[in-house]
Amino acid sequence: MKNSEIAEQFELLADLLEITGANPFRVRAYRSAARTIDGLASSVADLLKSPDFELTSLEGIGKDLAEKIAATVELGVLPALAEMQGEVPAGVVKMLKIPGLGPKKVAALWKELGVTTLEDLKAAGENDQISQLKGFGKKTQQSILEGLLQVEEAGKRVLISIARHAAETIAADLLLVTGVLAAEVAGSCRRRKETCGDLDVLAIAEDSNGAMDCLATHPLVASVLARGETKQRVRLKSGLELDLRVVPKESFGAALQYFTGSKEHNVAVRKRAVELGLKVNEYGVFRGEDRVAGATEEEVYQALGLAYIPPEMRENRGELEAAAKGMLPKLVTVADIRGDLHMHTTATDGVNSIEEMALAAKRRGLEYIAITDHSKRVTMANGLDADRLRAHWKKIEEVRAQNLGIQILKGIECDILEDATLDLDDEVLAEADWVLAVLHYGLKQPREQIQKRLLAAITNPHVDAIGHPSGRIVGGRIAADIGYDEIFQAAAEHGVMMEINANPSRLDLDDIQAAAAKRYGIPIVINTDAHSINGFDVLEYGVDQGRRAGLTAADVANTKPWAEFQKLLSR
DNA sequence: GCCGTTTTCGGCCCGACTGTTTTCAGTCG
Repeated sequence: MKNSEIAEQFELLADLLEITGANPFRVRAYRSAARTIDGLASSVADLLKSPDFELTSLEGIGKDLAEKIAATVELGVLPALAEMQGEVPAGVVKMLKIPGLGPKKVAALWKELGVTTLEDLKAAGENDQISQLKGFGKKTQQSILEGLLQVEEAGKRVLISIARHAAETIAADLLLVTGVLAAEVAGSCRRRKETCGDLDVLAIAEDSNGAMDCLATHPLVASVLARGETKQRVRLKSGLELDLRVVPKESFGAALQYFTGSKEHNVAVRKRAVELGLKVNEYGVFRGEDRVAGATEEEVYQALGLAYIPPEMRENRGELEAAAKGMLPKLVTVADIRGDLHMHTTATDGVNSIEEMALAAKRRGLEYIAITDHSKRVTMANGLDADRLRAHWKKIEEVRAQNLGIQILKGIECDILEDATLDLDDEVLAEADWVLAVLHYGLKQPREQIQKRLLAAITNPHVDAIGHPSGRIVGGRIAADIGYDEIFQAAAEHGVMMEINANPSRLDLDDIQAAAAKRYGIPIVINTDAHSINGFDVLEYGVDQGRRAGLTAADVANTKPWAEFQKLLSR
């Protein structure tokens, strides 16, 4: 059973408890447990097999939750959940997805109107029954009916690449408004999460009207959902929602900190403040009535005795403790990257030649690249067999001979076949400078077979790295079921690197897995998988994912100068 | 349900906005 599946059950139970009016702190405990489990690098099912592992050693998990988690793993279902599901109809839980409907209102609709499905809810709204309920009115009824339409579209998060473009465009346009002194993207987008559910932008202005009018009439905006003195919420034409918050200069740092989140990080920050006799809100850090910090994020953290925590690390995964001890890692940056070890050319499904790719990479300041076209299994992409590959490598040698001022490795993106053999023979792979082994097919195989395949690649003496290890497509194809501990263990032993594929649809390894790989001491390569000269653009997303994982330049193999990277190859 | 140098009870982060109220509950982030 996967951690995400366990977490889902605890989240669902929390919803059910909330609707039935349980103690909110108890509900929070279930939600926090769900998050903790979801954030673990190793599977709980595996951890429980180890005799010296105690679930209660995890933050926020006590005796009761530990037992419930163990029971869930053992039985495949959380017993308390099954019980509660008998009490609350599934349709009632679905109503929580409608914006503006929380547990209290949902309970009222269910208990007082007998609404148990979204269809019932629609009918009740159309028959004007909802507005009759205490605490509801015409507007709430209308917003529920509109919300129902959205729910069909809901649950859709957008890729970071799309989110950033929209948020940064709007922030740049706000900056042009007279009286707006600053405009910054905040929220999950600033934390560089791989997907964003909504956007947050923060602006400095004494008077919020100019900025809010600009946003209300912005070409990307479809409608204004709410507008107050300091806060405005709009829906973009793309369907994404965006919050704008306008604050005075002296509060900007505090507001940026608050608005960047994550929610869990902020809860931990405020808890720490309380322990220090301080109070943190979006206006500043206060001791009693006195504001002691607020203009910059740096001083907010400083006031709490913390080093500045980069946005990418703000997930309450230990960053506060590290910041308190001055032990935060110096995160890798795009400027640190000196090589790119995954790209394609016209030989398979790329659109540019070897020479064009090499020159484009050089223009971007890279010292070395590996050309890694597909192997023959990927017929769709015109994958290379041994003969074509050797001919392709010969062309690479010819381009090398032109001395373009960049090192070009003869590489291959070699498929790991469903039967745990490699798509090309060892004698061919032996001639390569760089072998990136990947899963493309049979991703739904059981974990045992997936592991067998990955281990076959890792133990092959010619394989240098595993590319996009899980094969997932964000918001699309589900990840292969990998037991990361075994795979990382083997990779560490055999000196095989792990890729963070920078394509925003992949970002694979993800942040949690990359952090785990680092703990195993595995060199990580951040590659673009470019299929054209513009394909190098995605590098920043891969680096951001690495930063979320807490990677430093030393953790990333392709930050090394060519001479040093070369040594890694001749291991 | 968790947690503990105010420790086994009684706390648990904080504020804006909306709609329904007429002083506030609910929802959201």
